[in-house]
Amino acid sequence: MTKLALEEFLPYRLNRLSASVSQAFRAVYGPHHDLTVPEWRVLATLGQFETMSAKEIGAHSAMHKTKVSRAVRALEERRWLTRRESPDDRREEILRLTSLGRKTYAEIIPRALAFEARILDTLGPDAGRLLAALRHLEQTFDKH
Amino acid sequence: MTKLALEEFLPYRLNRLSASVSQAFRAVYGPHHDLTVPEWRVLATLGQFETMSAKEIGAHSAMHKTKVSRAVRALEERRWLTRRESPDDRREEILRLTSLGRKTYAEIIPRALAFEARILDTLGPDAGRLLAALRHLEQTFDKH
DNA sequence: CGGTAACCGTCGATTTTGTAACTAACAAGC
DNA sequence: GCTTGTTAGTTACAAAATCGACGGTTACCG
Repeated sequence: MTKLALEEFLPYRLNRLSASVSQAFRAVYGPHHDLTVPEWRVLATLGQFETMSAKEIGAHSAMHKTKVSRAVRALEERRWLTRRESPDDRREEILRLTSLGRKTYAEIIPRALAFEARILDTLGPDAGRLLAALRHLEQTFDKH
Repeated sequence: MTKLALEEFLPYRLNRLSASVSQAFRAVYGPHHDLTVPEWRVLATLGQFETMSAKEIGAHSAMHKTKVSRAVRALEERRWLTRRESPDDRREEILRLTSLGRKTYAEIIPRALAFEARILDTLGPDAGRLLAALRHLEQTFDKH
């Protein structure tokens, strides 16, 4: 009978690794700023692009629109972002970090980059190959 | 101001990739057998090890014990597994697939292996390096 | 022994997430 | 202009994950 070693099975391993990396990364923004993952992603996306609509944030960060909607509201209530009606299309709202939000972003980013650098360091020369393989896989699966 | 390109950030990329691989893999066991992810994992673990307690399944497949408990009950109701009290320790139950459960397992496994092989094929010669890098990362993060 | 601590598995309650319906706004065809 | 179809974002509801506590059992240690 054919068997499968679950602990060596690629989908399972990716799932597990992604969860533990996320968990470890939480230490970077969790304790100091009390952010959820969706909130962190909205913050990171707006920090990177200055202004964006909720729709665009969802597309770029691969989040469902209700998740974006809730994260945006939470950040708004913390005064980390503001919304303003688009002059072109009054259905959409242009989001932008407040100075408070940018301050938080500026605090987290160096720590996030250090976190990533630490991981890639432990991989040593394999790091580049991992990134290349990731890119390859992303291409394969993003056709959906 | 320091910025971070979220779409190139390792934790985010792992998370995203893991989600789309899981999603694609769902096509292997979802439509034919209507399994949830926890149920699939319990099935796969029992298929691999013949008999196991719920606790052991949780440890091996990295699932919370309540998740295991409910998945086990669901599979039991489908007559895909049976439980029997351990003679050594009456707190724990020894789980085992029924012939019906093994039949399902036998149907899914070849498709799962083919799915994985297809992925590794598209990576070509980089496949081995990806697996090595994964192993390395797992080691780093499984210390928790 | 006897008592306390640790354990396995289950259950109920809370929180998070996804689905689907809805409002308000735009766009295209006639 | 009017009708029909599509879109951005919110809301209501359902499904799922997580957390805390419990009953019943075993292990530990005086």
